[in-house]
Amino acid sequence: MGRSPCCDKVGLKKGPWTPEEDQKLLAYIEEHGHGSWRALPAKAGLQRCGKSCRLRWTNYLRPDIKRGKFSLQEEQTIIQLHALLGNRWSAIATHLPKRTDNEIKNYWNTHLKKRLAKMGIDPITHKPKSDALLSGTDANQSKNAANLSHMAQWESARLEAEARLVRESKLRSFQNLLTRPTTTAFPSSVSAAQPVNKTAWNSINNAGFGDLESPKSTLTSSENGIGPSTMPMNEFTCTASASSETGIIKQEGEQEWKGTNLAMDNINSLSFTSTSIHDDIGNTMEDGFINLLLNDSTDPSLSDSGKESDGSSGGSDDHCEDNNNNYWNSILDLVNSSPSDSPMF
DNA sequence: AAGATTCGCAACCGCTACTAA
DNA sequence: GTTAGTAGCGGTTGCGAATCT
Repeated sequence: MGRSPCCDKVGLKKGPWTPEEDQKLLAYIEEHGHGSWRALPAKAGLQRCGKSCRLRWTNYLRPDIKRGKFSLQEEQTIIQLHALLGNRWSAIATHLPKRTDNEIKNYWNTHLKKRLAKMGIDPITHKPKSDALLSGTDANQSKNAANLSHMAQWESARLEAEARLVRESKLRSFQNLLTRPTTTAFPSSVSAAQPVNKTAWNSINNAGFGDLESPKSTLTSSENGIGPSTMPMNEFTCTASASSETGIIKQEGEQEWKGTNLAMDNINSLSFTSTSIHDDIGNTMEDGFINLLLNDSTDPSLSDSGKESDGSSGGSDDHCEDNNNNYWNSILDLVNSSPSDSPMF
C-alpha cells in the first residue's frame, strides 16, 4: 500500500528474529544498556533498525517479562481497566507488571474481546448489547435522559481516577529511583545493567516533586471511544435515579478520592446495589459480568447461546441490573485500590 | 490425507509527544 | 518559536500453527 519502511536504510533485516540476533541484542544490552536505540544495532552488530531492536527487547527479551497463559486475576484486571481506560494498552500494562502492552493488546483482541461479544457485551463500551434493543420506549427515554445527567458526573470521576492512576504510577517510579538507584530503577524498559541515563532524570522530573498532575495524554480518552458519548451509563441509571430512596452504599476505600472533591461528589452521587463490595478485587469478585466472563472460559454451559449472561433472553431484569452494578462496582474498586495494594503487586 | 479456514502472536507501520539544539 | 531526532503508543499485518471439512 505504499507505506514507507520504518527504516530508510536498505538492507536492514525485517521479520522474525533469529536466536542469534536475540543473543546479540541481549548480550549487548546486558553489558551496555540500550542507550540510544538508533545507535544500538550498529554497536551490537545487528542488521536491524533501532525501532525493531527496541520492540524485540521490550516485548520479548526483557528479563522481567512473564509469558504464557493469563491468570483469571489478570483477565479480570484487563477487563476492568479496559472498561475504564479503553484501548490504552500501555496504561493497562502498568497495572500488570511483567506483561507487555503488546501482549495485553493481543490477548484482548484474540480472547477477551470475543468472549465479551459472546456474552452479549459490547467490548468497546462494556455495555450489554441488549440495551440497544430497549431504546425507544417512553420508559427508556426517561432512562436515557437520566443517563445524560450522569454522563458528566461519571466522566469527571473517571478522568479523576485516571489521573490518580498516573500520579501513583509516577510516584512509584520515583520511589523506585530513590530506593534502587542503580539496578532496577527502570523495570519496564531497561535492563538491570542499565546505568542511570537521561531518561531516568526525565522520569524524576516527570514524576514531579509536586508536579504530579495528570499529563495531557491521560485526558483524551474520548478519542478512544469511551468518552461521554459512548460510556455505558445505563448501568448506573436505574440505581442512581433511586438513590434518594434506597440510600447510597459507599465504596470501601473511597477516602482515596480525598482531594478530588468533585470526583468524590460524583462517586457518592452514584448509587450501587452492591452485593460484592470488597477491597480486594482479585479475590472477592463473586457476581457480575466479570465472573460470568471468567466462568465462561471454563464452563461451557455458560457460553452456550449467551442465555445465562447477556440479560437479553432469559435472565430477569433485576439480575441483569445486579450484574451491571457489580461490574461497575468492581471497576471503581479497582480504581480505588491503589496498584500497590493490589494482590497482584 | 490434503486443502481450506481460522486462530494467535510477533513484528511492523505511522502517528504523536517529548526533548534538545 | 522552530526544527530535528528519538522514544513510545496503538492499530494493523503477515505468517506459522491449529483446526475444520
